[in-house]
Amino acid sequence: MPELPEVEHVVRALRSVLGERTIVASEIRLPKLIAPLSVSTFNRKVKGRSIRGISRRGKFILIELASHLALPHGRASDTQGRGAGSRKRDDNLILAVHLRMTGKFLYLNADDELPKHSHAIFYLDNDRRLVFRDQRQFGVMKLMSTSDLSQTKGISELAPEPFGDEFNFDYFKSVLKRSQRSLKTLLLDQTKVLGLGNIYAAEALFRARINPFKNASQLSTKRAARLHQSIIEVLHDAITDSSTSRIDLEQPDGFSYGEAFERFWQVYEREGEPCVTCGAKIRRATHGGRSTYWCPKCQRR
DNA sequence: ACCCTCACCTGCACGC
DNA sequence: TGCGTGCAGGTGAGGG
Repeated sequence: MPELPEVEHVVRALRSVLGERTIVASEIRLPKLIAPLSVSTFNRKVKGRSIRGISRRGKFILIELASHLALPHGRASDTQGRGAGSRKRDDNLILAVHLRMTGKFLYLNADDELPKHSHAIFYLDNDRRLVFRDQRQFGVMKLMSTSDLSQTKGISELAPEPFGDEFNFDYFKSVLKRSQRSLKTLLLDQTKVLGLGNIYAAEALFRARINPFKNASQLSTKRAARLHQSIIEVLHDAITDSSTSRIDLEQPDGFSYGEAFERFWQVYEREGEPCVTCGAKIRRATHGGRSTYWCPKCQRR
């Protein structure tokens, strides 16, 4: 489900409730979620750590967990006594979470019923629980020391953040020039362009009035500039759009995407509907195993 | 290095 | 009603 704008809002929602909380204990019901760590190792490493910060890299949610030694002295000395070898003294941990298609975080009271597909439960020091729920079980959690983040496979290869200076036109042009793939496929490659998924890739191409099937290396400079701008804008607008930000960690579904959210989409899931610009019927085709939508008139080849 | 296909899962909407 | 099929917003492994 989530692309960068939704992940950004999950991060903000988590930040608002997890501020200075401490994880008292955790429970993993789906071991592959945290592989290759074992459940017992994961639980042991996480236990007693306070949440120091929550951020985002691409579509990864990064939850920073403070070193045990930062805790009040009673527990700190306990850690030192046994764990000198098994735990790095000075390292904070990062819990990197990818929601993939259906991952969601819930913030529940102690007596709330756990919904189906609750795979990880973090018991907090305010008697509430942070629950990771994921119907399709594609989501992943990687626990690592902070210093390992930049070398972690799946994260180190990510393209620059779309709102940062590094994602400038020169970078984008060089990515286009080297690729023989279609633009639609290229825009979904997180190692080239970060943050788009199937929806916003289609929306960015529509805004730029460029055909999704066009070969990336053959895009004119003028069109490339339009596409570069559209990518940044569509992500920015989706974050700003009130409907995207309607993410409620207390709802069983975590997000309440309603009609308001879908109104943001101009081509996605609008096959047969009139283009908002020219009135032509929006088309859909399967491309690389995924649906893509475009206006045949505004986005000619 | 690049690019493609398939695999990972559950659930839902559809046609028969 | 049930059953089979295709589809779902993401990525990674493994092949060419």
